[in-house]
Parts: sequence; C-alpha cells; structure tokens
Amino acid sequence: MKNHEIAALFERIANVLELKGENTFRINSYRKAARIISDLTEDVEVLARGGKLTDIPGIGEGTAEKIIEYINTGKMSKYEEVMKGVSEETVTLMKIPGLGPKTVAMLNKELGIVGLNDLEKALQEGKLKGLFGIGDKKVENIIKGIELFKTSQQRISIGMAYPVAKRIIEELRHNPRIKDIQAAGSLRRMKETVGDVDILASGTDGAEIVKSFVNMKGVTQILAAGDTKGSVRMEEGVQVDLRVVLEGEFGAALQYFTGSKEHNIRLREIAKRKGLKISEYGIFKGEKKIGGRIEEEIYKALEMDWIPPELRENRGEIEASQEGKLPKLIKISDIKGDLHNHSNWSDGTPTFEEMAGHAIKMGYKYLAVSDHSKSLHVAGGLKDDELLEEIEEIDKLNEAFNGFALLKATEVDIKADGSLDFPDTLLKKLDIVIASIHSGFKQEKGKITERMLAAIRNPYVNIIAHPTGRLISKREGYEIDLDKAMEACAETGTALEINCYYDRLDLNDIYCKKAKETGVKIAISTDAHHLDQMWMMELGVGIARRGWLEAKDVINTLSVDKLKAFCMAKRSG
DNA sequence: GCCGTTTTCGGCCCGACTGTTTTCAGTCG
Repeated sequence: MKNHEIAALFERIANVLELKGENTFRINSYRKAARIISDLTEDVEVLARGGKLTDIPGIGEGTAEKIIEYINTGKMSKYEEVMKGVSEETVTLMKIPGLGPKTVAMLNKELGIVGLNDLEKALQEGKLKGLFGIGDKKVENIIKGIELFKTSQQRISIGMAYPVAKRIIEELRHNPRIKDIQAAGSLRRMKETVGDVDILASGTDGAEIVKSFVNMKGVTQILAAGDTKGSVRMEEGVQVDLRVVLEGEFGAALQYFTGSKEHNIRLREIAKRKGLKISEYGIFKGEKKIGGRIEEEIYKALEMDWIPPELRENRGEIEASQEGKLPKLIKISDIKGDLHNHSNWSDGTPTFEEMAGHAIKMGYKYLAVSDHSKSLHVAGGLKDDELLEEIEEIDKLNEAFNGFALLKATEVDIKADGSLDFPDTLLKKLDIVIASIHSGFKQEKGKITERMLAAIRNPYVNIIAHPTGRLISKREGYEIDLDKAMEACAETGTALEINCYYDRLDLNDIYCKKAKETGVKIAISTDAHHLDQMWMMELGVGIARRGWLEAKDVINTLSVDKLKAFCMAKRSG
C-alpha cells in the first residue's frame, strides 16, 4: 500500500510551500489531503483505479491527478518542483518551537542558514540579533526552542501518560478552590500517543490553583506558573499543562482544549454558517453568549448530538451526529472479563489464584489463563503435557468459584510455516484459543499473510492476538494484508484482538472501525503478565471507542455462556 | 487546492501571547 508514502509527500509539499510563503489555504489543502490519505484503510491505489479518489471529501481533481501520477510513474512532479532549491533540513527547522516558516525563510535568505548546525553556529557568533524582528528575547527563545526540540521530539504512549493524569486529577480534586477538573487534549480522546498532558480546571482563584499544581509531589521542573496556566515536567518525563477557567466557561474550554484541531475547525465552520461563533469562552450569537457551561450546550446550539471525545477526529463523527447516527460506544463497565493473561506457568508473575482474585475485584465474570506455547522458549512456553496439567489445575480451582470462572486458554504460536505450536487434539480441550505471531516478522507480505490465514482457518482458533505486531514508536508491524485477514475472520467467526498493552494497542483505532464494517468481532485483552497491568483494559476500551465499537462488537462483553458458545460455533461451523 | 443553504468565484476557524513594534506579524494550540 502506497498510502503512507503519498501522504508523506503531500505533508512535505505543505511544509515547503509554507516556507515559501504560499497561500495558506492551499497549504492547508495539502495538509488535509495528507491526513485523509494516511487515515484511509483502503488502498489508495485501488481507489485510484476505480476512479473513486475524488469521492473522498477533501480530495479534489488536483490532488487526485497527483496521486495517479505517483502510482503510475513513481514520481510526483509537483513535489519535485517545490523541492527545487530547498533542503529537507531547512524544512525541519520549522519544527523548532518559536521558529515558524517566516523566520526560517528569513534566516535562510539573510544568513544562508540551511540546517540546525548552521543555526547553532550563527547563534554562537551572535549573528541573529539585529535581523528584522529579532531582538534579545527572540534569540533567547530560539535557543530554548532548540533545546526543547532536541529533548522532547517524541510523543509518549498514552499508557505512560494516562496514570500520571489520573493521579494528578485525583490529587487536585480535593482542592476546595477547584469546582471541576478533567483531562483534555489527545489524552481525553484516548489517542495512542500524546505530546503532553492537558488538564482543565474551573475555579475562582486561578493563581492559587496553579500554585498548588506546580507544588505537587512528583514535579521535577516548573516550566510556567501564571494566573490561568501552569506547566510542569513530572518525574515520569511527561509535561503536564493545567489551565484554569471560570465555571461558566468550563464546557466551552473543555470542548476547545479537547480537540482535535480538525474536529474543532469543522464545528466552527458549521457555527459560522448558522451565524454563531465558538471560542474557548462559549458559543455566541452576535455579542450574546448562548452556552458554554457544559460541552453539550455547544453541540446542541449547532443542532448536533454531543460527540464522545474519542470520536472527535473529523472522521465522519460530525455527519453522524447531525443525522443522529452516532454509535452507542462501548464502556469499561461493559467488559465482563479479560481473555489474554499470562501466569507464572510461562512468563507471567501471578499464580492462578492471584489472577482470579484480582479479576473478581475488578468485577469480572471470567478470566482466561493463556500462557505461551512451547516454541516460545524465551517466554517459558508450555510443553504439551504442561498444558494438560494446567487444564487440570484450572478445572480444580473452578469448582470453588461462584459466579466466576477461569477459562482454559493458550496463546499458541503461529509458526513460520503457518502451523500451530499445539496439535488440534490438545486445542480441543480448551475453552478459548488465542493464536499469535512471535517470530519471522520479516517474512514477505504474501507469506506472512498466508501464515496468518492458515491460523484463522483453524477451527479451534478464536482470537488472533496483536494482529500487526507493531510496537508503538519502536517497531513497525509485520507486513500483513489485514484486509484479507479480516475477510477470513468474518467468514470463519474468528475475532481480532485489541491488545491493551500500552506499547502495542494493536489493532489500532482505524482498523477497529474497518473490522466492524467487515463484520469481524473484537476481543479487548490486556496481555497482562503482572496483576498491575490489568488496568490497561481502560486503554483498550479507549482504542475501541476511537474505532466506533459498541458493546455488541466485542466478545468479552458477552456472558460466559455466550462467549463459550461463540467459540464452539466455529468448531461446529 | 477544495468546495457550494454566500454554488463555478471567493471564500476558507479562533483567540492568546510574544516580541517587536507604535499598530502588528509571527507563532502556537
């Protein structure tokens, strides 16, 4: 699939045009096209062949032509044209906070600065000060910006940020000056990675609230502390921003700071068409404020249903809301059990009893014990007879439970040739079978897809775990044809997993939506190896919500009997 | 470059902050 290549080209074109001072609306069109294409699950090449490109809102004739040219020739003449005389390095300079296109272009023209090295050298030599619009402060800010650029390039996984946010909000909630407090930004939208943590509070004495925020335990650096905004770095390395607004503005501010940017832009366009105006202070008709205390007032004024934050990406949620067709998203309380967990029989730490105890405490009705299979030596995979022992042991334990069950399961390896690491005669004895790939990541697309298809077609396999094998900002997934895998899953009644472990979150949101549309069921599972990882179910549910999933799309919302029936149906089908 | 309840041209989201200015451009979220 060339989607990401093409999206990257459009993004680069946008950046360079910005540097060249082109029309900002044209620049935005390219940027928008880049985003739309990278969000597509369909192969852009297939769409192009079917002449469907211009059916996509935001893709017009011009963009479509460029895509077709790239598909046919492997080149995009527009890209080559704009890159003439511009270095990629110069474009990167715009990523330094405080340096925008105008300043970078000016530095390039006046001092011949091409990249970061040139810039640092010019700073050392004191050449910047005195240039048009550059004084002492600006120089200082550029130096700070470079520092920031070097240290905080990477976004962090939501799994790192989420507990930090939760802890801070819990702590500040006890502050009597604070009326209301909530996470905003990409964290509230449950995006798989976040740049920083945004927290919004309402209250009267902003300065005092900010003061207690920056003096919290765990703060290693205070970046800013004013009357309405505080910014700190926490010991986990996460930057946390707190904004304080008045009570009557909380909803409007929450809506505004939650984003996404694309979602908000669309809302403002709609507002404008209705003769209204939205800002972080409220929604206005002329001078008159007609709402803003709670988020619902904003959407209501636009004749829309309130949209759950996880959907706010301008991926169709606005239209769905206008038509009253928003999905009834799955909630954490819909989850009845966790289907992928490791015990101390393989590479986990808890005993069966500890796992059951923790699951019961979490309100679960069942928990699957799914240790690794023998090929995965590094993880202490179980041999055939050990799995049999495990089954016996679990059967014994289950006699004592009331209204709860440990499910007999395995995470069986899909070997390089597509065969499974346990024979069917053994898999048959289990309640639920999870299959996954842990080796041969580099196999070529056709081969690894066939390998997974073989597993999907096995009548005993109920769930494919971490279907792409990606590790967020560490490892690309294997080259698998997910469309084919999904079709096979839909045909055979096999579920795909959202692996909740914060490094994985695999399937991702976009493929969840595609799975749902293809008729594939999803399992949301933590893959916990320790009891203190089982909370990550919340992350998986967040991804599911971003993927428009409802409780009925997810198999671990089923009662234990219905879940078992789901698994047995495949065997008899 | 895209798009149409301002439809084939003329718009395209909003406000704050900063630093440099003396009325505003650039940057950011």
